[in-house]
Amino acid sequence: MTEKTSHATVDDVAQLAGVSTATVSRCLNSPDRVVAATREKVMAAVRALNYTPNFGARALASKRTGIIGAVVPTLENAVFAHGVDAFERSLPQGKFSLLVASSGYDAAREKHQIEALVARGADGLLLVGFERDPAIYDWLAVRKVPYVLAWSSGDQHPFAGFDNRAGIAAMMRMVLALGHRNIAMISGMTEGNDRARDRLEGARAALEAEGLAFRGVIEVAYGLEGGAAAFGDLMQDRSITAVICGNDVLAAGALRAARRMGLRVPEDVTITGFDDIDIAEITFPELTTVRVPHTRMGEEAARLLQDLIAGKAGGSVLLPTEVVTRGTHAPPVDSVRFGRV
Amino acid sequence: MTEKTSHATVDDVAQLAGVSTATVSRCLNSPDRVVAATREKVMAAVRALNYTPNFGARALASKRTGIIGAVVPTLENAVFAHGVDAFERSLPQGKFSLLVASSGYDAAREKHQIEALVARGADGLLLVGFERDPAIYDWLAVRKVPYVLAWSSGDQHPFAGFDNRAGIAAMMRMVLALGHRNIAMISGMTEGNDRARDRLEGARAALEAEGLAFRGVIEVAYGLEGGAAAFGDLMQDRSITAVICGNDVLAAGALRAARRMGLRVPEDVTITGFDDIDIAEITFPELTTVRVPHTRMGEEAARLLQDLIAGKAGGSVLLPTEVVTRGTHAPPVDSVRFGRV
DNA sequence: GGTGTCGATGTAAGCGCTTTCATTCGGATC
DNA sequence: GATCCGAATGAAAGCGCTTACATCGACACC
Repeated sequence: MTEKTSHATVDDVAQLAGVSTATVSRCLNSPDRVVAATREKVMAAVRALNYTPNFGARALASKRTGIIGAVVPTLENAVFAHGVDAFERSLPQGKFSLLVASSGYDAAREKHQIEALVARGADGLLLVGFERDPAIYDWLAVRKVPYVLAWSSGDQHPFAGFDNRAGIAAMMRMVLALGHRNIAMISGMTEGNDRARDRLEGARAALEAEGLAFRGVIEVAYGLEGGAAAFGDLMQDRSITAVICGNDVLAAGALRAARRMGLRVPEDVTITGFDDIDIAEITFPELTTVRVPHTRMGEEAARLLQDLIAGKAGGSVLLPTEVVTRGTHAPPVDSVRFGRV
Repeated sequence: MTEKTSHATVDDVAQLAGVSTATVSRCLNSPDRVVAATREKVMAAVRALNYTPNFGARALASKRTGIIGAVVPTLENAVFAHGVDAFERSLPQGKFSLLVASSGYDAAREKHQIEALVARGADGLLLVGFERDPAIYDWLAVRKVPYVLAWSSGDQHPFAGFDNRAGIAAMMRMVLALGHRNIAMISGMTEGNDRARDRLEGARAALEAEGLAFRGVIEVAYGLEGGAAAFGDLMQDRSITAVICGNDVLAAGALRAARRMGLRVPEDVTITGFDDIDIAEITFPELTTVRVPHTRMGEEAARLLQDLIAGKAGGSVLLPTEVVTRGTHAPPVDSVRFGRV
């Protein structure tokens, strides 16, 4: 109901400054098209009246809102919190604002939110990953709403992301090089989640390239508890010497479970993560993981999306990932015992 | 520039349905004021034309946007990420969307962002803490923009928060009860941050109630590195047996520093946190900290703000905090050695 | 001095929706 | 059967801004 008290309008400003509303509008939107003397008169009037343009009117007349929407699965994962934060910080102050929605990894909810953001006048969208109902892409195309996908890479759509398959494959090769042969994976839920699927498949491909297969794969919802529970299940099979995790949170959960089970890491079992978020340096031992430039990605996504909104044909950005070796990996016990390294 | 292709408008829908634009508008906004038969005709037309109301026009005509703004210091701290996430999830789908900005703990930046959000038509605001330029509060009052403050408590403004002083005082008393007498604190920067200041002062008050004083207080920017560096400095004074940290991230940093310095926790030194975010269970040993119901706070803030926007006089919500004892506290070595407990 | 040009500013027509007020119409009441 | 009432709907007036187009001068050029 919020009925505002009668605010100053362009007309008030125009009158006080002794110019037309058009000039006031120009002062605010393209100051260089107005002569300095006039501009100052107008700005003085703006200040005197404490004038702020009415958002709705501006949006209606200009067909632009300066609002950019982002839909992420959750802000609870530092990966998205940091990425969104960097994205937001990269948006020019005052020119754009960020409308954020979190979908909870629910495709239907994500669709609603995309529609809601566009309905709220979003000039552009930041989305996570490629996989979603094609109808959404069609709809965005019809509505001519530009978008950038992040945290993945592909060739169908503009993106600022990285190669999940390659990233985890590098990690798998490192683990294989240590001598591990009995390897399992704790993956995020792959349904509707191309990041999780790419990581699982990337790891599997690297494994099969050596003629090996997983000794176990468990899909769980991302989270400390999920990682811990899955690790417990996997460790039923005591021949497993390495557990590749789909992200750092799962790995941290696995690590906690290992500690509580009395397993030593990395002596008894190697555990690896993915993302390299803060917690990777907090665990004990510190986590061996795959570094993803989340902050840089947020920045690049912001730049790309602004280009698209401005009508420029921006190119997608593929960022590099890197294996970060800390303290949770070691040769398998068997290798040590039998001198197989 | 995003020039949309000519979309269907109310007029198109009205014409197709054979009713007036007023009726179409009513169908969409207060369906019960329209007879069922008419409503269905209209809805059919809406679907047939794939109609979506124009956001700007709606905002202009109704003086409401359905946008709620939130300004937090950073999303990089899980505390805010979780709170905002919960807040967003508690907003009725489709009725409100959340516009997020992060200020980086910078007061001037926060002011800009508040203005930007209001300029973008925010119907209400979620802000962190009480301390800010009074002019901002005046301005919000003039603009009649309702707001809710979180992560703090007070009596000047509507809030959904908790008592930082009481929370940390409880922790301090627990540490004192263990026998510690040489206590130091790693605090966040207190300038312009009432949460940090309340925690520092709450801890100090509890300490002085026992006739004691801090053996050291260091203010650092929140962050793992800050906590680690401050801990190193503090440990120059080897008589210190307990370090109270202003939040979990600082505590995790301190813990990491302790480990790298070869100090055992909690045998050699007690370290406590504040917030009880995920990382508190990931550190080794797991962190003794003060639990704050961040998720619940986000929910309550959403409820309260909606009441205020609806013109109802919502009451502030003070949530309880609780000391969570895990593995980073123990009696001081001296006490053990000299049997002083 | 007349003409053309160009930059600065003014005029006024919407943008698409909500909402007030008026109108209509089908009963209920006496 | 006349009167009144209320619910459902329509007509039309804005909401406050942007922008295409018109206008106005000043100045350069011939």
